[in-house]
Amino acid sequence: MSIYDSLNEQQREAVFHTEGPLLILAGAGSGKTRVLTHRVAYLIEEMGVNPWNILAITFTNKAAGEMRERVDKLVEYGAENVWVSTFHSLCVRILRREIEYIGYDRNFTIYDADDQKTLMKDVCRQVGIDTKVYKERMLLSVISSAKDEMLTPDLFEKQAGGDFNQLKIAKVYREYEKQLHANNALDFDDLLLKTVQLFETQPEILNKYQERFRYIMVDEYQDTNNVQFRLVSLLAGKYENLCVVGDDDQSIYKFRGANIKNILNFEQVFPNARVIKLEQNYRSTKTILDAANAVIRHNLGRKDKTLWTENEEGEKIHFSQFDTAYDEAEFVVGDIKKRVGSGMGTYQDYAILYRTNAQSRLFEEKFVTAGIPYKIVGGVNFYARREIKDLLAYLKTIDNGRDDLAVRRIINVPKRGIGLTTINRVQESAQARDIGFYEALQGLDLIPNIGRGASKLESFVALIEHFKLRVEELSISDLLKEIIEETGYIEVLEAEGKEEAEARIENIDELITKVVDYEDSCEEEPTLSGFLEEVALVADLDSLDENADYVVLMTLHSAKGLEFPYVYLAGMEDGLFPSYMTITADSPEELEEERRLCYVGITRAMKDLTMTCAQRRMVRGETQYNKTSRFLKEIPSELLSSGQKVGLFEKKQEEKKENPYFQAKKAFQAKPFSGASSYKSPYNSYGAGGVGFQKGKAFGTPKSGGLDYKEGDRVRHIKFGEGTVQSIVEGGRDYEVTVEFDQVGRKKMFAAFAKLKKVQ
DNA sequence: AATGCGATGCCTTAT
DNA sequence: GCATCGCATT
Repeated sequence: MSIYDSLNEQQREAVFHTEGPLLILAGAGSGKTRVLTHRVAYLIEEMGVNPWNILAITFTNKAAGEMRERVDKLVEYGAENVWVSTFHSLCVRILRREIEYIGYDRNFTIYDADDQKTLMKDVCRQVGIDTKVYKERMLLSVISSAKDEMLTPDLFEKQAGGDFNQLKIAKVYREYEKQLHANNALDFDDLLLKTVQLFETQPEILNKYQERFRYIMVDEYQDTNNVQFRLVSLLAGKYENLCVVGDDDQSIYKFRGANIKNILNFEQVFPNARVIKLEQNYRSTKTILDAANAVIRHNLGRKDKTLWTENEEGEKIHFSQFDTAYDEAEFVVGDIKKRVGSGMGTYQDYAILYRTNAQSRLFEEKFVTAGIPYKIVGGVNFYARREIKDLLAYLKTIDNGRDDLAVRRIINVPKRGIGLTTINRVQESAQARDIGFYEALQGLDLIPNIGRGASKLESFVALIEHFKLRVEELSISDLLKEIIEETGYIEVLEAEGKEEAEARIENIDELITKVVDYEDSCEEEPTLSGFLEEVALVADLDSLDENADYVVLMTLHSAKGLEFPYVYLAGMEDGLFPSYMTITADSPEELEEERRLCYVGITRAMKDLTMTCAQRRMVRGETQYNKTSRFLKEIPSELLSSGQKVGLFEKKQEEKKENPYFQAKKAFQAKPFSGASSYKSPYNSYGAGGVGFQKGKAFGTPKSGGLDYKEGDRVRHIKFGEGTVQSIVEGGRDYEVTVEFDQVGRKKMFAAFAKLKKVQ
């Protein structure tokens, strides 16, 4: 009896085919992760491959983590030496070692979408381009595709020919690149592109990594773009032990450059490739699978395959149309409550999937009212919030003084009386001398006309220099706390006294917790660069916790790769899903991508699927009237149950305005389900300037040098709910408290920030 | 230099 | 519906 006996014939074939290129066409729910993990095990234990020589690439950190865990369980020893990583983190790891070969510093910063936009705004101003005519978003997306096609500004310009528009964009592209380089920064596309450029220009380095990664596996291969394809081809170029897994029917990222040809033409690119299809589905009921097959059948130009299952028939697919999106949300939330109440699973067995993030609002509101735990995945990334970005900008400035964007972000945050005129003068001077912004600040006397501003700038530089010295002595979390303390960041928020400020403070607490988590879980020596890098590459999805009991809400895109017993597909309306854009674009290809998205959605469900839609809903302040989605009509009616229209009339609109929840909550998501209404913070006493963190009192820990709870006590946290105190460790300037929360598990936090309250 | 106001424009989807 | 931006005010 071996671990491979539990696999079906095709799966086993895929596992045993270890040498040469292999394409696994794995339908939804056909056990591809099982195949991949078993394949790793087989390579190590049966083929004697050194774990060190195996590389597995996934798209999300979550998928990587899952695979790592499963491999660990399967393989007795050496599993930790297998590289399991996302494309982006793989590239960062390589670049951190080798990027000096192509003219960057090893402590480069990574720019996210926000940073890119800010930089682009700067670039446009400098090149003299009106951002109303050429939108930053548009420019960035053109540049992104240029990078995906591996076009340098020079090549891009050449390709533009005489086209006035293209030439202008080429100019922008050139300047954008110049500034990125000057800031020692890379954008997301660069991470991949620079790695490819590194390999293409440094054969000996390429060779090193080819030798290192003799066996390569790529998951979700249908979503790779051109650069990723190039990267994989380069790495696998020597040994060609490349195994890719994908499903052309689940290709849903064309909008960000995914090239479906990578999978459709795999056999042409690698002529001796072996192709194996996994068509048995282990996940869904017959009904669900039939519906999925019926929908996807409408797409042309797909690889021929039909998923089948031995699972039972199961329930019919539920469908209801409602008057308004309010009614829809109310029904879904009520239905989940009813079902869980009657013993159909627990909350974590339920997911609500939708096309756009904006749809989550209504559900959130209903969940809060119903007192049901929920979690919204996606939307505004935690690390994209203002307060978080501010503090990270401090860390970035300390870590990489060349990141002008970061320096300029914080130079007057919190307000220090440094105004735009002063900043511009510094900027001009820096530019004239071809040095960085921060560098210019260090030589203030060389800047003309800053008279009054000089002393303020001086103390800013002194502050940063002080932090730079402290990097050596302090842990990252202590450094962060010192930054908050010395800049008075929280004090300022506190002074605002608004509810919004309070939520921002909570987010800062959470940031500190995340730093501590990083320090604890880091495999190597924790470093500032390391933390910033991790932060730059985490998706919200990565924070999903299978052990917590909450309903999950997310977009269809985020749902790929996941499964839930009970699934609700909400907003099944023409104009929403498929989206208005794809309907009006009149391009069959885009519509097919939407259909694949629908296919992905349906196949997430294991036992039961409910589809809902509304006749009218508010979209951007306007009421929109929608017909039921064309995709719904592609499902044979014998698979559907009811289909009756349920409607509750107008009264709901009034409630909305009075609901206190609306005022309490603005942009913050993933709020406590356990205490949404008790937002009182013990911060009120705070306000006497310059209070340090070590003085716990100011932060709501009553007795100086003591806490009002001890190990074993039950406590309540504003965000995490109730839990039991596991341990209290006295750190240098604060207490480190570990709490086992009922809902979200074990968390380590600082007493000064956690504001834990004892419950009797 | 900071604040406050009205106009504007935008959201599909995300590493 | 909401955030962002430019402008005018103090």
